[in-house]
Amino acid sequence: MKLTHFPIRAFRKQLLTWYEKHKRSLPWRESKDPYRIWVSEIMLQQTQVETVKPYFEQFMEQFPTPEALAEAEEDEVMKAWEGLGYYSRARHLHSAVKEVMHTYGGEVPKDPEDFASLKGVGPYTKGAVMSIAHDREEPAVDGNVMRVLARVLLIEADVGKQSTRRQIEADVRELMAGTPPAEFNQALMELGALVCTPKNPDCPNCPLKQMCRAYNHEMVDALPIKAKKKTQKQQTLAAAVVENEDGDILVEQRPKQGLLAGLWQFPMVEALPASQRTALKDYLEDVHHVEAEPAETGQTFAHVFTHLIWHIHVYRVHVRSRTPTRAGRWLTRTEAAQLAFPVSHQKIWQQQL
DNA sequence: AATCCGTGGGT
DNA sequence: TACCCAAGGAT
Repeated sequence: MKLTHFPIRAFRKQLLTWYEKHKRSLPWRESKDPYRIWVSEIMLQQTQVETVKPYFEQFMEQFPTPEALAEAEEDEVMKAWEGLGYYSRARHLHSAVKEVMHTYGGEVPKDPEDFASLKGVGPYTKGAVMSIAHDREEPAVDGNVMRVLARVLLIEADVGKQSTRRQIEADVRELMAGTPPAEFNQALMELGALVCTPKNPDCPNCPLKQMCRAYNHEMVDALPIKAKKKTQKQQTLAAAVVENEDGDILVEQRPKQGLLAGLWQFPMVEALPASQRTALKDYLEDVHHVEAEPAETGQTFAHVFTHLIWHIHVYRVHVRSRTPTRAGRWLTRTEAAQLAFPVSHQKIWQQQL
């Protein structure tokens, strides 16, 4: 469906003029280095600008070039990502940069399809990096863009569906034709972030209000349309803070795939409160060869994920020395500082140690 | 297509 | 408080 009866030229002019005047100064806007743009776009996935800023600054200092990141150990990369969430982003970025080093000679590909073939690069990131770093005329449709266009074009389809995103990509292609791609895409996102916000949009000061179909039909608050999310599953877990006489702490690494992939944690099992002490004792014996009696601390922590809620009960275990462990590792505090932990475990660490 | 994957901020 | 939602991608 092509855009009909819509003032495309006025849209372009209003949007770009507004952006020139109102665009924010952001760390990843200081250069057009494709690597910097790429890292920023991965960090910005489902993550707010203010949250990303300090992580981006530190990450670029630690891994200033594709070479530096490619040569880093995975533990270092995960540690730099600690607290940002969606950890497969870091693992995929690390893998993709290695791919760039040995397949593309260290140059971030300029061809959109080549770039999109890299791990962790989907339709949005492809368009964002290709347009911002290489001035390619590619749409970059994120949540902001879908919201802005759902309103301006009065799109009533569920923006959670892939078909809707593809339709909006087609609309963006038509709207951006002949404009500077880097400016156009960022302008659309910036407008969504600063003016056309999810709640309380600032329509009176919007450069697109004359042509905004939702504004003119008083439907701004009703758009975009999104299907409701289902409620989160709840789980109760028991975590063991196992300490020996030297003050060393036992930790274990989570699987490389799935939830909190590859992060380190206190030995932990899923069990109902009534059976936790026994379950934990058996787990420590079977997996870590630690024989001791877990003691309740009475402390509990909630760890809220998008789709899951953990209720973690904390137990203390004291042992004489480091015993051999199949799946875990004994750490001093200095060693622990080198490894990445989930946020819930950082809290346990602060309370218990 | 629907679900899984983190965490923090805003209302 | 209890949602919503954020510069999404993989499976």
